[in-house]
Amino acid sequence: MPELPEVETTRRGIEPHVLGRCVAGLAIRQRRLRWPIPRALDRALPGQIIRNVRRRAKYLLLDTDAGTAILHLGMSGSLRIVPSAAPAGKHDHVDIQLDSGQSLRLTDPRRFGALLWTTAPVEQHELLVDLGPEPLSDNFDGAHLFAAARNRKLAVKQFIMDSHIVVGVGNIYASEALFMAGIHPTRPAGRVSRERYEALAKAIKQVLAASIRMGGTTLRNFVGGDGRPGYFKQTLRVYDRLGEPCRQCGAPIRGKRIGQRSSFYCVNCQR
DNA sequence: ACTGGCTCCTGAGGGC
DNA sequence: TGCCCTCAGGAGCCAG
Repeated sequence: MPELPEVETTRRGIEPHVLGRCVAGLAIRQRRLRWPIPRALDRALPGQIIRNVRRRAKYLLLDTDAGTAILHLGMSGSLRIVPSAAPAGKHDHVDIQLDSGQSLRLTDPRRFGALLWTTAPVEQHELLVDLGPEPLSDNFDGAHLFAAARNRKLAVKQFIMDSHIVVGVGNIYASEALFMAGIHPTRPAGRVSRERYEALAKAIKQVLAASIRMGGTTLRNFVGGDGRPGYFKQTLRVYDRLGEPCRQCGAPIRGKRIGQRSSFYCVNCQR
């Protein structure tokens, strides 16, 4: 499942093939993703030069002079560079054909992803305008979390997964970061101290940065289709380790559904 | 203003 | 071997 590190790895992977290239055409085989791909994209994108390949939260942004294409990989989406003549598989919904003879191909079996188009400054797009800070930026720290958590009663795990608070903390990394910070996932967000939010912010940065560093491995397996990156197998502390011994204290890792999401934690190490 | 629940979709995995 | 059922999951949306 593409979390922020996978999206960033995808961005870095496609950038050299896409940046500065002209869009020669589009092949849209399935328009119905999370939202229908707008017809405006078909009209506007061909002929445009890709000026930037950016990421905001888990959105990939392709800037052109005419507007910006907004891509989201949902939970099963992937982007690859393929020869434009490569035959399309069942879930290869979109090819953005480039003047290099290659195409940027969007594959997404579950179709939770999106491909949108905006002519306004993309930061003002309704999907982006209310997003919280990037977790790896200096705008994100413990003070920010602490301030945002005042009077909030929901579980701290759901709190840090809310993209209005901080972007890019998906289900796996939320469990991992809370373990690293020693915070129990169901603790009300407003009942976590400033000091512990400092530790949590550091843990979030640490786990995301480490994952980006191993992004190559993650992406290969991810694209390979098993959805279980090699990186995770090596280094996951609690996620998907139900009943296995805590790496810190040996107690069996517990599992619980929090806000319709599977969550994992150690009762000894997290309070 | 918050919060919890629903929704989209399909492949994987379990039970028999 | 194969069929059927259930479930996961990002994140917008809506009702209470």
